[in-house]
Amino acid sequence: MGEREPVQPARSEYDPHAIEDQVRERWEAEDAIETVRQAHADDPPFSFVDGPPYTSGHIHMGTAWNKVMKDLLVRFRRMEGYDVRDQPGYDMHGLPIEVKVEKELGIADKNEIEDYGVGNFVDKCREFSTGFLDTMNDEFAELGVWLDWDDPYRTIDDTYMEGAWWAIKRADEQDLLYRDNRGGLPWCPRCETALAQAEVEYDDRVDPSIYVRLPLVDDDASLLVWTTTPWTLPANNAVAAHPDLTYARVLATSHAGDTEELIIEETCIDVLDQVARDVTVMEHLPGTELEGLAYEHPFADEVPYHRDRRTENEYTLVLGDHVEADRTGLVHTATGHGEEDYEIGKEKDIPPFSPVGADGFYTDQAGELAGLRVRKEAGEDGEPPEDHADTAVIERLTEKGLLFSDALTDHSYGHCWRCDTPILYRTAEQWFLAVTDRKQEMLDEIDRVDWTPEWAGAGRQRDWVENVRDWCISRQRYWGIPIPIWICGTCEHRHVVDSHAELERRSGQDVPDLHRPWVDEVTFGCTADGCEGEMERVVDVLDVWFDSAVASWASLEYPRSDEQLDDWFPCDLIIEGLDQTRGWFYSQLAAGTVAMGQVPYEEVVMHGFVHDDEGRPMSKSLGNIIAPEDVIEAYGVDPTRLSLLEPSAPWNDLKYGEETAEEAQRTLNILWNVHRFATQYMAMDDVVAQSPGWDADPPEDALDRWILSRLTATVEQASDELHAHEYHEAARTITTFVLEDLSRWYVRLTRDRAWEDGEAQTRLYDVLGVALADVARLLAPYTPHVADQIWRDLYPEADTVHADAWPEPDETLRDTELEEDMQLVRDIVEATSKAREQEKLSLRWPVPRVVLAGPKPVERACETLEDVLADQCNAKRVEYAGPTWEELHLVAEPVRSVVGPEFREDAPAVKKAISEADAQALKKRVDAGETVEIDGFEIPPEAVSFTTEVPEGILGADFEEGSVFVDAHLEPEHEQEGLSQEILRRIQEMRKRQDLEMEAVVDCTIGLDPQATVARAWEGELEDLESYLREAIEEEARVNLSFSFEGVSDSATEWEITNKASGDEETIRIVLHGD
RNA sequence: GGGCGAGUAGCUUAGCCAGGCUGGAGCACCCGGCUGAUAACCGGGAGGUCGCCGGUUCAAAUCCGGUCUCGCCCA
Repeated sequence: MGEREPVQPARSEYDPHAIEDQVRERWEAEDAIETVRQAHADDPPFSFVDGPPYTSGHIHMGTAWNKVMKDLLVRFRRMEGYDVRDQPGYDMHGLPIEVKVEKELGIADKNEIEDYGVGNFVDKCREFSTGFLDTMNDEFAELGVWLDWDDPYRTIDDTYMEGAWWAIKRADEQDLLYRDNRGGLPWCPRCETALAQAEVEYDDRVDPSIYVRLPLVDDDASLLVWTTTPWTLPANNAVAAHPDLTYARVLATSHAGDTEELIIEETCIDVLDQVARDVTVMEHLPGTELEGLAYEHPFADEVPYHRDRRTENEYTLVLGDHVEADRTGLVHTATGHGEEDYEIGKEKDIPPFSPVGADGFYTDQAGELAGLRVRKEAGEDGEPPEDHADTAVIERLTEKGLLFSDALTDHSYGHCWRCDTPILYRTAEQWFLAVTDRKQEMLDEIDRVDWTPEWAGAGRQRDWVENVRDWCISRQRYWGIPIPIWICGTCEHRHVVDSHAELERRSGQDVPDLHRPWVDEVTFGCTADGCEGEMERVVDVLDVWFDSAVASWASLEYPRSDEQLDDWFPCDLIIEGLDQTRGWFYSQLAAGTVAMGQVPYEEVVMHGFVHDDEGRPMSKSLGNIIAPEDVIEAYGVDPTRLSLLEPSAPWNDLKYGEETAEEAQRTLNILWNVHRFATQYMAMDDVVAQSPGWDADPPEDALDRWILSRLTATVEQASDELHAHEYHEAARTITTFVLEDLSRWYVRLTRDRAWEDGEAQTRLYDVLGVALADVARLLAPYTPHVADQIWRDLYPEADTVHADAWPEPDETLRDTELEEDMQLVRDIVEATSKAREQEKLSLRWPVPRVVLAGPKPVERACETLEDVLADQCNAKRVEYAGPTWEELHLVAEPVRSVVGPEFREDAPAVKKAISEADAQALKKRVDAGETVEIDGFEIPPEAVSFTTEVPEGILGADFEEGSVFVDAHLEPEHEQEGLSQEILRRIQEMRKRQDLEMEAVVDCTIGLDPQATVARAWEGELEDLESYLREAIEEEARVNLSFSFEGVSDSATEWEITNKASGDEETIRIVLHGD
């Protein structure tokens, strides 16, 4: 800090927008971000990596929450003294963007893209994603998020894409890269590409539910199978049963009236009740006995493929552990159309068969059925459409008498994550990473990572990886990182290229752009020994999940340059939503394990989703979306941020309504009022604020010591909570300090000191300054604008608060005993106002004494903080009476349930006797367990109970640890003081209404009726009254008083005042002669 | 159907892992107060089957089993 400047008065009210605009202008003018970076340039590195959002739309509440948490951590870690990596990132390739661009261009399928020109299409995609990058940059910056918006990592840059190429190369080197003609791949027939499991989303929909009879060869019985995808039946090539289940041969009559002999799992026979009648069990068979039974293919006539049997197990019953006793316990199997089907086919040597093309129509292989539509469109639901293969299949099955039952069912079914088209499973040649080979290593790596909450790792992430399957990394699309695999047309040798440079070197040509279609044209001579062939690139692009998977090194431009890797890899922390268990947490784990031999992050914070105030996901269809910009516009950025961070734990879902921001704004408003109060007076006195942190001995005054102790505790606790990623708890800790301790107690009790010149005032300024400075530092990560403004008002010459250090708790300032005492005092003061309320005896009226009863700690609090107590209770004296107060009247009461049965007709007399007895004496004997004789009655101890009665004129109330008694016997001196306070308060009210300058001294005339009670309070001695009021009021209200007993001008304001001592109402007229 | 989480006042939530005094707050509501921080603020009151059922225990919001609802993920 340079020359120290005096405190600036804060603006008079908390106007978030005005403050935020002002702060931002200053940030820009002085390049505050750079100042902050420089301040920590030599600190130890803290490597944070931003999980890149897709550049396919505007930010929403969820992404806003995500970035605000990240910003919180980045700012906090910096203040703690780290050189924090603050590069944001964007995920800019992939289907999400392709689909949007297709929509923009009015393109419906891949053919139209080819017609439009792949180069043109890719250019449009690039334009689209860079456009949204700019938009999102602005929107994030609008939230006050300080990441390096000028230099985000972009997955579309050469240096970045090389990071992915290199990872594929590393996989190849370890024999983890393979190509497979796999059945049962999730496939989007609209996008015409394979999808990863992670790209399939599930939703409820209505589909056919049919039971089909497959007649056995050389047996009268049929296997009964069930399916919701009739269109897969022409591809059927086996039926599966479980070896350990028991099956039954039954006779059943369908609703159509056909009686059939069926084979079905025995516990599934109930299912037949819904689709058949007259079910008779003929025989039980273990699953193993069914093995090898051959059946007649239902579509052998239509599909020529099925006329020959290629392997022994085709068209027979096979045994598999994946079968469940569900539906019929026999599973229709098409090895080309389902993942489990494919697996069992591989095991039993049944080749995958899939007569379905990339576009979701039957191919010529489907014979008579060729050309029929297999795919359904997004939203198509219920009864299969006329032109759909399901309709044709059901028709033909009916004709053949094989359809046993036909209905619809509601079930969850996968669809494409981007275009909502229901997926289908088909066979296609794809590239895979054999990550299952590395499963154990990945599980071990999960254990090394520090997960918040713990179950994010030990529960969810572990579960996901336990079920991991090889990663299908190829996509038949355009806008993505091209797969860096080149294959020789002659010898089929493959070569993985790991950099732009290698490609240019091998091909001997300039490669202007690594994207399709330009890279597709690049060929080079075969790298296999002795082969003269030419190598061409595999036409696919990489799964876009692979793009972000490599972020931890690709964003460092590794391996093209290894300058940054040492400092920043692996990264220390990532913070993402709970959906990333299957997404970025996993993809980084897999890619990192393969390419780097380790998980690329050390610590993970997993956060929830933002839901609406009813706990439902925000969505367009529900119409319940709250846009961050709208909340910001209504309440400001700081309240918006606080409303995201304070209400609930990061790992829980956040129920968000706009009131949340309103509440946050109110909190900040109170903070601002404290700040305004402090700086206003400090500025008036040209005070130069003390440097942050209390560097002297603890102050003498108990209140000062107390607030510094509370401040220290707050710093400690908030720091611990932030380290534990309990952002909500830390926020509450800080705001509670501001509201409860600083505003509602410290300022309330010390306000008067601002008017006193001298030591007390100086100390108030010092303490307030230190407290506010630390609050500014604590809130800086949460509400960066208002925190900085508070800081700058205190230290006009200083750098931004964000360049300053996180406060360090000073243990010598901690005094827990004092904190406990003060808590008691606060409880007592609250109880006192509760007691006063009984008689509407307002706090302005002093009382002669307040008596406290309670255990020892109450006595201690009463002693150490007597002044505070007396002041806040407005009592002339505060007494501690011990555990109980002896002035209370003890009253003996008969216990009716005992006295009644015991004394019968004498009961009324006994009750009377007990009530009128000397309670004190009686209690002693009853406590001793004695039977007492009164008026000739032998009264057992259990017949008597005791209560206390507060004496006349005393107001009692309880607090947690004891009781408080307010003595409301007002003497003339109290009356006089109370009345002058009433008058004083009216004058102040008038000053305010007339908008007088705070320090202006004005004339004031008070009109009194000489016979009125106000005058009588001074026993008619008007001179005493005058001099008393002058003393009590003139200085404090800054007026020159004069009195009139003959009435005052018509401009006088009339006030009704209640004399609490006499109970009389009085009218007082006051004139303030302001200019 | 499976895994992980959540369910506490009208709303948002603390407490649950290490069971124990009348289950704490904030918002909204009702009543009152304060008044040079002031279109703020403070106090009091009312409001709870701790999702539901069962078990363990002297004692359960807390531990155990089951169940329902919601979210995420998987099938």
